[in-house]
Amino acid sequence: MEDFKKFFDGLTEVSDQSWSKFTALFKPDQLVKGEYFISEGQLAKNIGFLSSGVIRAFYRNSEGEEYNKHFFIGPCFIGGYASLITQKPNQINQQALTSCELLVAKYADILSLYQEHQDLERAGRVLAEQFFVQKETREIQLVLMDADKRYEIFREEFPGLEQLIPQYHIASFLGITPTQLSRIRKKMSSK
Amino acid sequence: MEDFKKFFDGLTEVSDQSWSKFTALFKPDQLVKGEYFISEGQLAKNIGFLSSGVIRAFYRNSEGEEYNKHFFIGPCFIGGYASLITQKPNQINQQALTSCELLVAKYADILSLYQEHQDLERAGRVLAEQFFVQKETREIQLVLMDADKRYEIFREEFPGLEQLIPQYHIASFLGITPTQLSRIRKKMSSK
DNA sequence: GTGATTTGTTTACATATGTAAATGAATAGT
DNA sequence: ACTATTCATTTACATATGTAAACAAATCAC
Repeated sequence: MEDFKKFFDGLTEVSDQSWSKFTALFKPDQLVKGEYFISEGQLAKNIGFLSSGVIRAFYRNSEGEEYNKHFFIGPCFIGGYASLITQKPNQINQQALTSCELLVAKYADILSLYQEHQDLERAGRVLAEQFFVQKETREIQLVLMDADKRYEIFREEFPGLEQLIPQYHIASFLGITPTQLSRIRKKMSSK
Repeated sequence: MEDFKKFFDGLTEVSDQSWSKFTALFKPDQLVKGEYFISEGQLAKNIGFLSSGVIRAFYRNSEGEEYNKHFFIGPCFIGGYASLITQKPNQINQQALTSCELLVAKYADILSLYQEHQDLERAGRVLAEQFFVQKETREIQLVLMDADKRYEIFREEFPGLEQLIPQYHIASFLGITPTQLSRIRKKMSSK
């Protein structure tokens, strides 16, 4: 809970009263390795705060092949944000790669808190803006850089994660096959 | 200005008083074909509402090659949103592909209006959320679909635009070369 | 500890797409 | 109207990356 407060304070200032009402909405929860927080096709209802553990977010194409698009490493928020906003089914899955500690709240409850507390609504705005910036950063990487470079950045952005999860998840995140990642690794280690 | 109001009402409800304060911040402006609204390396200061015209948003890689990432077709907001949020220089350029009619406001002025008017802050939150969803939609297209499919979607999403701008801008948006786009077009027309 | 499963690497091959250059068509400028 | 540019298509070729399969290494289950 201290991590939660610290993370939140990084967004914007919130009064003690708002904060206590806000945190009251969150209940502790766990995920075991392999368990899903959200699944495609379902309507997202909850937002989660990941205290510890690793979660992968991924899409599936029409052939059922999976494409990782993000790794969440606590502390951070998780959830089917696009689905929460649009009230359309998730297109994305979020699955625990390790056991995870969470705090979970109903998004609808948070929305109604926004009505009474402008400082929370501001936090919500700032959070949405941060998500936007994250996405743009990722977009730039996908469009402008080749897989070698993206691999380099992945290792900086998620230090240690490489040791924690299978290579093929990383390859998928980079948009290449495990074969190709292996080639890249070989090339990089030989210089 | 009526388009502006209509577009804004689509986001969330705003009181007349908030609306008149908000619109007072916007001044009319024009761009001629080829002119830039924002350029990479510069700090974004303004947000624009594009009433009419077409603007392309693009990145440049280290070799100076350009990659289109979006076409704005009024009515919609434009601007270096990530730079406005982070106060870091733009990584993106936005350039008029046709002559454009705009309304332009200082983003800082809008931020301070947020303080006094929660309904405007809410509109800001909703707008940020919409931008996020747009980006996620685009991300899914980039990751999950091949260029053929993206071309198809481009034609649905921006009807008529194909006739208005050079092919190489479209190819760049699709993440392929004009050569490859030409091959795709040939393939599609032959069935 | 031993066998079974999962994961990573390598090979050979196929294929999609980029590059460069030539040609043709369309557009713009004077 | 004529010329010069810009733009789109096509060709030939190079290359990066995917696919499939075999193998090796690591990890897990019992």
